[in-house]
Amino acid sequence: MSYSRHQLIALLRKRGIAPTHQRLEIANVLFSRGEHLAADQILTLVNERHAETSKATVYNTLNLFRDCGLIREVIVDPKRVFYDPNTEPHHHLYNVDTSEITDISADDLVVSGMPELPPGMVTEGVDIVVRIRAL
Amino acid sequence: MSYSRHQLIALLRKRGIAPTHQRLEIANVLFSRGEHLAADQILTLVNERHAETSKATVYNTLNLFRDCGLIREVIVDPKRVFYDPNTEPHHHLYNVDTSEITDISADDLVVSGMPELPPGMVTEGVDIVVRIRAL
DNA sequence: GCCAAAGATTGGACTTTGTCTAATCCGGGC
DNA sequence: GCCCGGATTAGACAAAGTCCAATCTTTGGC
Ligand SMILES: [Mn+2]
Ligand SMILES: [Mn+2]
Ligand SMILES: [Zn+2]
Ligand SMILES: [Zn+2]
Repeated sequence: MSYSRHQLIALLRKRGIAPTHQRLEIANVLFSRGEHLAADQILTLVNERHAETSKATVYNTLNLFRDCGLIREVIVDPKRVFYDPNTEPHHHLYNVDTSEITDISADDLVVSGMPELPPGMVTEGVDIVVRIRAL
Repeated sequence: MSYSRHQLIALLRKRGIAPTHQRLEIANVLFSRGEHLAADQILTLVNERHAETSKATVYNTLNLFRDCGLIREVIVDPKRVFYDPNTEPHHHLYNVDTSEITDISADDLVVSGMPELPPGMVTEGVDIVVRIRAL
């Protein structure tokens, strides 16, 4: 689950992303933890030891990683976007009390009866969110 | 699809909501149109003829309606919450280009292989979003 | 119908998440 | 070592939503 510096560099290079110090820090937080994190959590984590990455860079980098297909967004909380280092098709369990997100394998959860799309439209993805809470 | 004034009053009364003028206007926009609308669209629609409802009231009212189970939120767009007058279990087709939302009947779309929940947790709902785009 | 109490509405300040910009910084290639 | 294009940055800005204290409406008891 932990990535070495040059594994991270390889990950970025593979997508044509120049591996700067800040980008590597952000990639490390995302990939080594393997969690679903919001931008402000990433900002905090990346500056934990010693501040060196700005808010603007965190947002720039997350948008870049997303556009390059390195990570994906998870839209479950109206207050903030979560970023997911797992880009394989899969679904989510969302704890509405704690805002914790857990993966559900796409093999386990199967949807049937997909409607036919209006002509000229293509499916970009199917997201299933199981909202759970205590009690 | 259009609701009379006293049908709307009955809808609110059934949930214990006092039917004020502003609440009836907002309920009318939601239920008579039967669309998925964001708060600012509702604010515009409700003040189309003659301004009489404030932003604060629109938000207060949508939160109240949601808490009373009269409407539900649809979380698909990181920029804004959409409000859905249909509280029956159902799913959504989301056009990522236009932000248009269309219903998919829960009878058509079926999920199997729901994971067992962590002990002490209950499912609050299962939301499926099919993201589509042109081309 | 009238009146007070309870509840609803309001403008505007405030918060939060995210974007934009123009200035500076940096590092890989020569 | 220098250069230059790309990356980073502080801080201004924008949009969605919340909060507050003052004011206005609704409502139920008479
Ligand atoms: Mn560091
Ligand atoms: Mn009116
Ligand atoms: Zn995930
Ligand atoms: Zn719907």
